[in-house]
Amino acid sequence: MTETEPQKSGTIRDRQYQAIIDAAIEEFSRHGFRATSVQAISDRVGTSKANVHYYFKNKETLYSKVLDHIVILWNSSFDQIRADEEPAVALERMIRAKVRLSYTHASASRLFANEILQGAVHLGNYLRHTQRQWVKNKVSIIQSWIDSGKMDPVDPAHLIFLIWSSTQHYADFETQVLTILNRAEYEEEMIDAIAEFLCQVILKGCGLRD
Amino acid sequence: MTETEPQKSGTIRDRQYQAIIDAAIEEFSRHGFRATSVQAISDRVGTSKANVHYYFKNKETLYSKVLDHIVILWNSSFDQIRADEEPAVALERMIRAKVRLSYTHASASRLFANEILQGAVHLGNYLRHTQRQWVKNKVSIIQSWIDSGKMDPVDPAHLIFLIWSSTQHYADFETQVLTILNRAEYEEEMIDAIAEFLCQVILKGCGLRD
DNA sequence: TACTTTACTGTCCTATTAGTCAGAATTAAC
DNA sequence: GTTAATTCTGACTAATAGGACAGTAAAGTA
Repeated sequence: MTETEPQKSGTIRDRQYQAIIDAAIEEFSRHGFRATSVQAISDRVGTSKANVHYYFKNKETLYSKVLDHIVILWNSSFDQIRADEEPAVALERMIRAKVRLSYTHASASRLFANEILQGAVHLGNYLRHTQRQWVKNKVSIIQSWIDSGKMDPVDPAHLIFLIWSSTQHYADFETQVLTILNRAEYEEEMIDAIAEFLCQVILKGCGLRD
Repeated sequence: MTETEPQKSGTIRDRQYQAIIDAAIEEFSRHGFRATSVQAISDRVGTSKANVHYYFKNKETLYSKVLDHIVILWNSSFDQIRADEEPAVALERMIRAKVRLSYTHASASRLFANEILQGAVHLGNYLRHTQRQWVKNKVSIIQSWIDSGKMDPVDPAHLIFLIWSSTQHYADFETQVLTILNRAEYEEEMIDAIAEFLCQVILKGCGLRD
């Protein structure tokens, strides 16, 4: 399942650093910052607690690096939509990309959710600058589509929130979804069906399908 | 004698019991089970830690009672939709009720989210029985609307998840939403606008509006 | 080989935690 | 009033936490 192929080619430092980050994502994503112990992370890596402190000065630093890691992943995956595209095409690509991201990086999504839930104390700057700017940019593109009559007049910011929430839900609330549907885990076809469903309802809801 | 449900009799017991539950909701909702200290809860109430243990045997018991409390609130608020209603009317009522609930009981929503995020260890039974049954019931109602051609053929379970996720988002990700929109807190008009937006997109997305 | 740098560990220290308990303060009952 | 029950507290314990550090083991380099 986990295809994170530990690169044998990298230096010891590189490999261990990455192994600790990966383990930390898993632990932090399930328990949040405070409730995660450095011991649990080192156990997961298979090393000593002191060795984690050799790579990361303290728990706070490790957590910050993990968040950086996730933010970079997020930013590089967040599809760039352009005003000269057809809204149906651009939005569908955005929805499908986010559904896939929630599937392939569920732990990262949960960690992000955990951080926001707890007040986003470590992500305040990111939200206030990078993400606010990203949204502002997308809002103006969507608004231009509305102004040119290509789609229904819907609040662009809330449309973005709708896409975020509905897609992330399958990662963050995985336990609830799977339990209610009586499934052990997601399968490829189910992910495709979710993407298809969300595209259908959201696009039509914006006047982009019949 | 020790640690019982609040009886209708003792006023002191009732008041304190409720005060502890309320404080616990706030603390648990922000930090989750493990990272919340009994001390923090007693501080919030304005009493001693030992007194919290006088009312609740241990942290686990308190957390369970808090979850019971929230589940009861949830169940009593979950709108009952009926097959003989018009789908547009029933779904709109459901969306608006959930948006309001996320606004009036944001902490409870966040606590619930925290619990699911961390694997729903304390809510397994509730999800497996009560909530699965609730969804099953609603799914069959929605399916009957689809079969009689009253709405588009969309997956009923995913439609429920869509309504849940998009409405809860404003409580659970409050920090993110407010930061991006550069607002200090929600206002009534904004809540109305959110409900209006979600009704517009989701209902139209199901073929229930033009 | 000998030497240097990097990677790692066991042990110790201090702070915080959940939970216990004997008894004090308060309230209710008579 | 006196007594009994309830409510509450400070002091304690044992477990776990983050983190410091001296020193060991392994890798790299000459």
